[in-house]
Amino acid sequence: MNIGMNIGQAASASGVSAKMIRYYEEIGLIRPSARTANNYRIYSEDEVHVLRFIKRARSLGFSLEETERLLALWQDRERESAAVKAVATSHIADLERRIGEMQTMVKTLKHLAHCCSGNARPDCPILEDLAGNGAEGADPSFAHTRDG
Amino acid sequence: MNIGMNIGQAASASGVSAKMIRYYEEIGLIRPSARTANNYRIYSEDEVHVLRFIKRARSLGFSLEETERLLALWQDRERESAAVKAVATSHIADLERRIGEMQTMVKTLKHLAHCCSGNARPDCPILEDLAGNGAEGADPSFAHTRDG
DNA sequence: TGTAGGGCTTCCCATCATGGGAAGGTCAAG
DNA sequence: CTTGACCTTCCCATGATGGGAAGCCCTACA
Repeated sequence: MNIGMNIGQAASASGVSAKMIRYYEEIGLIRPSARTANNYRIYSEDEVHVLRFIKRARSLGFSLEETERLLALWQDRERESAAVKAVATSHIADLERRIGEMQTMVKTLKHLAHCCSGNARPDCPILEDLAGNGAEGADPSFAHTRDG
Repeated sequence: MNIGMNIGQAASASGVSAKMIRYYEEIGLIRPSARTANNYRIYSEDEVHVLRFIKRARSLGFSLEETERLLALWQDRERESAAVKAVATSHIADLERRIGEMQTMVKTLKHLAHCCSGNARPDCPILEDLAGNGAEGADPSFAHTRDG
C-alpha cells in the first residue's frame, strides 16, 4: 500500500538500511519523515523513491555531498542539465585518478611478485623494495635492537 | 648524525609525519622509542629505516595490518618468501577488484554523461537513471538482488 | 635576564559512510 | 500475558590521517 511504510519496510523497498535512513535524516540529506502516534517513522512511496535515488547514486560512487547536489538538481524543475553533467564529469575524473593510482600500485606489485620465487627461502625482492631498493633489506637484523 | 633524532627529524627523514609516528607507536606497529630526559622521543637510523619501510608499504596501498605482517616478515630471518608473496598477491587481487568496481562505475557514468546534452535545459538522462525512470536496459546493474 | 619562537608532549575532536549493540517503548500473535 | 519482532535514541567502532589546544622545554637574541 502506498499509505505508509515503517522504516524497516522502507529499507527493504529501497535497499538503504534503516540505520542509514536515520543517518541521512540526521545529516539533512533527506527531510525528517512523518511519525505515527507511537513515534515510528513512516515513509511514503515518494520518500522511498528518494531513497532509491540515493542508493543508486551511492552505487555509482558519488559521495553523500555529491548525492545531495544531484538530489537538489533532480528536484529542481528549472535545473540546467549542464549542472548535472558537471557533477558527473568531475566524479568521473576523480574515479579515473584513483583508478590510475591503483593501477600504478598493481603494476609495481605484479613486477615484484613476479620476481619473488615464493618458496621456502627468505630471499624476497618484495621486501627488498620495501626496505629501500637495497641489499640492505635482505637482512634487517639491525631492526629492533633497542631495549629488550 | 646517526646518534639520535627527535620526532620532527625522523619525520622528515622518513616521510612519515610526526603525528603518524606517534600513532604507529600507539597501535603497536612500531615499538615505543627511547626518550630523552625531557621526555622527547628519539629515533635511531634503524628506526627511521623501519618508518621508511612503512611509508613505502603504504604508498603501495598495503593497509596498516598488512604492513604489520610485512614488517614482521622483514624482521624474521627464517621467513619463507612465499609468505611475503601471499600478502602481496592478495593485495593485488583486492586492488584489482576495486579497480574493476570503479571501472564499471566510470563506464556507466561516461555513457550517461555522453547521453546528456549538458545545456541549459532540464532534461537529463543522468538524473533519469538515478531516479530509476530511465532506460534500465542501458546498464541493469540495478539488480541488487542480494537480500535473502 | 627576560622573552619570543619553535619544537616537543598528551589529549580530544573531525573526517566518511557504515555497522553493532544496549536500553527501553510498542505492537501483534499466540 | 508472554514472546518476539519491531521501533526509538544513544554511544562506540572502523581506517588512516589531520587539526588544534594546553602546557613543558630549549635556544637565540636583545
